[in-house]
Amino acid sequence: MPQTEISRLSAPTPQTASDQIFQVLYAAVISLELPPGLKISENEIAKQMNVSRQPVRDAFYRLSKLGFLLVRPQRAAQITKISEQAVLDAVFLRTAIEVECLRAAMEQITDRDVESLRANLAKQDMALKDPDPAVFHKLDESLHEKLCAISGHPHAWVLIQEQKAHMDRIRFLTLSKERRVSVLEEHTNLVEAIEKRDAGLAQVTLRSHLSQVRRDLTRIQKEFPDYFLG
Amino acid sequence: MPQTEISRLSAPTPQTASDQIFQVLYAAVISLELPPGLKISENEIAKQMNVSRQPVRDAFYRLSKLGFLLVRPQRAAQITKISEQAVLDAVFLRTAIEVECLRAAMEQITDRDVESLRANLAKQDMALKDPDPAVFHKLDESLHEKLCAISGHPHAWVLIQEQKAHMDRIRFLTLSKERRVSVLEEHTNLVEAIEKRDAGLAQVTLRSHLSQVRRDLTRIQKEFPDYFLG
DNA sequence: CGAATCAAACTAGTATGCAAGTTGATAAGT
DNA sequence: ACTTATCAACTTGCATACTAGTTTGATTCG
Repeated sequence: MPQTEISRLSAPTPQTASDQIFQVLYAAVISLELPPGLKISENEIAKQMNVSRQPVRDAFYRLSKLGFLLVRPQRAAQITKISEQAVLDAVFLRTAIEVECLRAAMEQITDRDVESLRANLAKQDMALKDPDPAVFHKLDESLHEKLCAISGHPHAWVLIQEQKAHMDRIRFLTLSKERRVSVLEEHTNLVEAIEKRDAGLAQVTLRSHLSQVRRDLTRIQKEFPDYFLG
Repeated sequence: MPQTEISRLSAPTPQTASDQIFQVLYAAVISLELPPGLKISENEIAKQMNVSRQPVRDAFYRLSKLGFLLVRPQRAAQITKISEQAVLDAVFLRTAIEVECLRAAMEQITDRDVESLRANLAKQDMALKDPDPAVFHKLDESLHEKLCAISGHPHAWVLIQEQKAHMDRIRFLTLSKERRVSVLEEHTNLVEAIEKRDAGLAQVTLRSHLSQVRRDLTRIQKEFPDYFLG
């Protein structure tokens, strides 16, 4: 998930130290390895990563602009607590973008595209048996990305990913086999609606799928109150 | 237009030198005062602004992440040329978000809200007489922002603004009294559809309004080829 | 024993210097 | 005249030092 920012315009530029640090920190925040509320300092990370403060500072800045790190002058930077509002906002925006992609996709989707979606579903079914949840997750992402590609708006995936990131910390708290099974079910329903060329049904199914996080949110918020704002 | 980035989570933090430089540069890029393709260096700006390279460097970095500055190691930073694709992408994304806001707004809009939209239109009509185009532009933005607020998703405005920025350089090349008149017309049609509680018509009207940039794009691209990529 | 005080240890913002690489003009060679 | 080689003047990435402000915890006073 490194390319979360709007770098589609910038030509291939070498991987800087700042980039690497950003990626490491980003992954750590999303996976809750760095728990919400934790205070970290540029110096501290710099020592751990064996670089100077400068590239760490750059990475901190990027994280702060994504909303995952609160950095204020002369104060320790702090992993942002999960904001219920921010999650709901992310769901709304992701839905807005992805529904529009679906809408565009339905107007031009080919049998070949549907086949490709079905192939992904088959892989997801296989992945259910894999003990590593990441395998399924990758395919999950891939399906949604494929939808953007089919719509002719692959760039939309960048923004969707950005919003998705705000939902991911919740997802990491709801990891379970049962959840993956029901996600696959929802994916299957979506692809079937698309296959039937039923744009209305497809849209309703997609909206419902993306709204699932909302239902999780309340439960998780009670279960891990320390991770949340307020 | 300073708050273009995702800083909704960060608490009120003092204005740093880096912030100020960013704002100045951002405005200059959007208004084409710094034309696409121009090469600028950290040192150069630092001298002009009478600060060290560090805050300039931070500002450069922010601009690059927004897609307005191409910065590569050991090479002069360059104001990005306008990419036709990037503009089309921005139109698509802005439309996606704003249509979803409209959709949500139509489900709960009150007479008072409509009144507030109408009041804005009246001000726009007055602003047509103002020699300064910025007055009209402010009200234009305000109308769209109000729509987000009514929908209960004020945060969406942040993302819309971000996408809008990619369309603004085009807008600055199409500034004219006639254009403002027709924009007001489109705004009026939109508000009237909303007032009639005709969600379908309102959506079509909004889509058409936002698509206007597409029509300008081809013309402008021929008129100012130097500003464009390729 | 609790509350106020103050200093030491932190924090990030900024300034500056060096290193590594690009660029463009000039000079040399054909 | 044209190509090629060279080199000086740039560029940004990173390291380090310094500044100003916050935090924290021990100490002192009530």
